Order: sequence, then C-alpha cells, then structure tokens
Amino acid sequence: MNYWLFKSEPDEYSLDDLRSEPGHIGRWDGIRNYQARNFLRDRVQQGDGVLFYHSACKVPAVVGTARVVRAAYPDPAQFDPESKYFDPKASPENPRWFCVDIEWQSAFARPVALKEIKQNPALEEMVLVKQGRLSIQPVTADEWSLLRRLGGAS
DNA sequence: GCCAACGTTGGC
DNA sequence: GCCAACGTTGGC
Repeated sequence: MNYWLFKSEPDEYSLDDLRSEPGHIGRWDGIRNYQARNFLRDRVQQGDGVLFYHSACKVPAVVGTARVVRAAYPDPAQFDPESKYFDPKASPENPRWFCVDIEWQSAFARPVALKEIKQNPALEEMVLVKQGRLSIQPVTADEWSLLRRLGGAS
C-alpha cells in the first residue's frame, strides 16, 4: 500500500467533479509528463491512497483524499484525434501514456494550503516542496497521516 | 502571463 | 553523444 499526491487544476477537474462521477469513480487521464507517467505506469497500485491537490488556482492546497481502484491502463485519449490529449506517436500496440481510475474518499474539513505545507518542518521533505512541478508524486505514510490530520479528515 | 525546473527530441 | 530547442507544469 503506497500513498500519492495527485495534482489537478480545479477549473479542469476538481475534487467535487470526482465526487459527482457515477459511483464516485473517475479516470485520471491526460498525464503528459514523463516522470508522472512513470509513477503512474510502474508504481501506482490498486488500493493506494491519494491526496487530492488543487493546483494553478488562487489557493493551491490539498483538499481531500481518494483511493486507486484500477491500476494503470493505456489512456484512451492518446488515440483520439479529436482529443486535446491526442498523441500521433502513440499506438494501441505501443501506448505512450497511461491513466488510472480513482474513487472519491473524503473532502477535508479544511484545505491544507501549499503555503502552510512549506512552513511545516515535518513536511519539508515532501516532493511537493522539493520539486515543484510534478503532477503525480509519492507521499510517505507519515506525510499522509499528518496531512489528513491537518485537514481534519475523520 | 512570466519564467524556472524537468525531461525528451533531434541536428550535427 | 553533446547540447540547444522545445513541451509540460505550476507558483507567483
């Protein structure tokens, strides 16, 4: 069982959007960064915990949690010429990009802002702090527990 | 909207 | 196989 932090722009896909999906399950697609792709493809397992992070917005913050319900499979959008995520170099025989399915789990009583995370000495080793621009990143069990506590998760 | 941090691409 | 150009990400 591993823990992750997934970033999403709330204007594109927010935690509430995930909750609104049928069965509270949504596809985490559109990842087009190689470091993030490699984590998604090689390391993210069914049952893993996900901190849901809102990026590129007024108050970047961890806003809740989700759970991985399906491990990596080829992102269908890469084969769709109509999609903005279309990749002409990808083929079903040789897919380049992957996605997972996640299930909404909880919304924090209080979002934990990036600013607050950066100021907390217990969180200074988070990838979020050390390497800013990575949209899928590993989180330790201690970081997971602390973030949930700070967010007032039950 | 600027630009810094990464990784990939491709000319030579 | 070097390295400049390019694409993506995302805080500010």
